[in-house]
Amino acid sequence: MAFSQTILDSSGDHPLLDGLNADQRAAVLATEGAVLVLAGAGSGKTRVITHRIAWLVDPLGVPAWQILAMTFTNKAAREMGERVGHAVGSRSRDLWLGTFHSVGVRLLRQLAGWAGLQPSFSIYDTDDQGRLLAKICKAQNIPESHYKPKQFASYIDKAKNRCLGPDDGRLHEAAFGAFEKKALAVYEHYERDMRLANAVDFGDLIMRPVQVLAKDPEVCANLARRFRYVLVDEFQDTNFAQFELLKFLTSAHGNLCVVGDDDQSIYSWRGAEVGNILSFPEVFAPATVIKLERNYRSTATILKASTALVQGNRNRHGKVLWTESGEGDPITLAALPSDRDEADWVARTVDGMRDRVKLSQIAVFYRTNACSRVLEDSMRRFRLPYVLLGGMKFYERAEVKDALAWCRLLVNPDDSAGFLRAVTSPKRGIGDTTLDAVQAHAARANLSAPEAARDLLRRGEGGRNREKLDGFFKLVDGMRDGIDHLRANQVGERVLALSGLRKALQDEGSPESQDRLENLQQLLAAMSEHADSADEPTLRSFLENVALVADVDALNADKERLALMTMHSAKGLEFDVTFVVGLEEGLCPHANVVNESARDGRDLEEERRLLYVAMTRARKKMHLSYAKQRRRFDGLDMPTQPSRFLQQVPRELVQVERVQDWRSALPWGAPAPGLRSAPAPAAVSRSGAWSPSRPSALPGSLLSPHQRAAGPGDDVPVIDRGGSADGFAPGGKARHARFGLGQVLDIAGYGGDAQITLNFPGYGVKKVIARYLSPA
DNA sequence: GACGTGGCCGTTTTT
DNA sequence: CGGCCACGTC
Repeated sequence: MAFSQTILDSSGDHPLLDGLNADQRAAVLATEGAVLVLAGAGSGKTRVITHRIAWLVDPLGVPAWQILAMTFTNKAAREMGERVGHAVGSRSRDLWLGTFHSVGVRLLRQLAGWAGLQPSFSIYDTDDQGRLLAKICKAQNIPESHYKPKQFASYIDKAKNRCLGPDDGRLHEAAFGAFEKKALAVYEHYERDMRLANAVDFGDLIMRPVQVLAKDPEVCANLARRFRYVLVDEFQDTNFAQFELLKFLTSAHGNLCVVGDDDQSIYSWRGAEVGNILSFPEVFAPATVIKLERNYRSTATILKASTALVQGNRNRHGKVLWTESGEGDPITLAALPSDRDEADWVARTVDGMRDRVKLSQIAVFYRTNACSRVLEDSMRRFRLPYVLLGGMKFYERAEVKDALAWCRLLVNPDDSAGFLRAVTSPKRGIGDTTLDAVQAHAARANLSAPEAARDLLRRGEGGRNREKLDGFFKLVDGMRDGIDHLRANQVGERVLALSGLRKALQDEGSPESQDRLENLQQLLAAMSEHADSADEPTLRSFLENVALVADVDALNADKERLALMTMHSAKGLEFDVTFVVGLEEGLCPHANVVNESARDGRDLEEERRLLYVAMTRARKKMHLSYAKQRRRFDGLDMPTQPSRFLQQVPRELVQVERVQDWRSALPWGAPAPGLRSAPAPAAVSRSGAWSPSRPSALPGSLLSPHQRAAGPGDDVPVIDRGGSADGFAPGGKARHARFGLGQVLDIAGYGGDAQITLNFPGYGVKKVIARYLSPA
């Protein structure tokens, strides 16, 4: 601190401090010791962190490699890296900057020996974990009717978040219930198999380094000396294990700066402890506490509404956010007859502002992923380009996972999950019988699945599938040759070509297989990009990153598309215009959480914070909406009540739009008699608030919702159907290499990419891409 | 061993 | 309604 002061005194000011307010400056300058920055939404948090890092590097002259900065998303890490790079140039490359999990991988790679792992260990994702647990359940004769693998996954996750390994006495003491007893047994079995497969899961990435550091003071001291300055973003989301890691890493000097906002704590369900941020000043006493309360993002209206909402919570530090921005537009609150009308309303409103607002500056937030489908439908019908965050992630697609399974097996010969997947994709005549035998042998001989398979072959016991299995391993071993000296994409290309994955898809020739081939091509592109930009161009390095990418990272502001995402994904982002939809009881707050007595109402408070996070994303204009009727997953339309949270939004900030039956629908109830300043009745907006630019694309139901009869005729298709493409016509014939001659039933799309539905005698109805067909 | 069909189950949020 | 899994058939 004295050092900073000197620099300030001599130069008077510094470009890095330009444009920072007094609190922000204080946060940048308090470099030594423990610092807690309570940063309200939109208070310039990222700016403070990046300037602080830059300040450490230059003028303070701290070598970049002595600085460790951790975030929760790759996107935040990347943004931070870019902004620091802007300030200090190439020196930023030496920073240790990444997500908790990526830093965990790096640490664990170095500590592998201490943790009893080979450095080539694999990272099992939730899917691999689930499969393994299902296998264990079967082996332990646990009927899935009673406990589901998912429950065990959650148990294990929770244990690891608290750094409790399966041998931990505290876990055994707590195992009195039937479930806990079973879960603990499953956990033990699970860890055994993970070790054999030389694999770790997400929880291990934090817990294992912590265990090593706790056990070995010397290793800990070395590491703590290496990182002289540690920074953490979104500190309110850290769990116990992460907090432990921080304590060890800073044990030599205590230079720990954490930035967070208790009002934005929305991850308690996955182990985040708000207590970490609340107790920080005591745990790291004496700590400097700095509050950033000036909001630079939103209009006064949006800020007031958000603040009013979150003030409904009792458990909070209590900041008072303020802004010098003007009032701006009122908040729009729309009540729509149904979820479909709501989605159409969003689409239409977006469509109506396209000439004024860039699509990339618009986002729609909802509580559950399931809400996205109806929105997607509307976006498609209105021909609005969109990105969907969440949902099926690229790296979760079957074909991508198949290719990655091969890659993992190349890098880590013990990767059981990778082996079990690769050996059956593409199909090579090896099935459950063989693999059951392999796994039985693996369990007996304490081997990973692939090693067990090799062992069976060596003993001449491969059964009928000896040769197939043998061929598989020859293929794998051949591919493995020299992979450490090749670029990731070169190995990837080798995998696609030699595994038969590409050929299998090419032979299929369906529209889906075409998509899948493109996904594989995209995978190669991602590998190539990684090889160009990462420290290490190898496949191993690529796989490390792949396991840790989330979908938000794909959000690309360059593309002119609006974004659809859950409220959780919204954290850390900002947009000019936002829509927060589905504000209904049971959805937001969610039905599983509305019980106020549960956990002292803390769950309910988290729901409120979640909405607060969503609301504080908007810079200029916010739309809130709810549907009076929502279709459940079983297809039934259920009546709904407006969210209780809407009552906490001051009505003078809100303009009600397009409400059918507005007296009963308003969350505040019927207006007081004679109240002239009540929001405009719905009729006003109904009559002409919209002038549809593309009437043909608009379903008439928006104007008269009750005329809509749900049914197949409801959809206005985007793709023109019934035309001919490349000489094919419905009713005509076409030839396919595998299926032979077939009758064309339907054509969708144009040119070589057209999707043609045909009936092949003996094969049935298939969808095929035009370019895979030849004229009859 | 591969592939097809039928039953069942589910949706809170994810690094 | 739709996706996944278990079971049955070829």
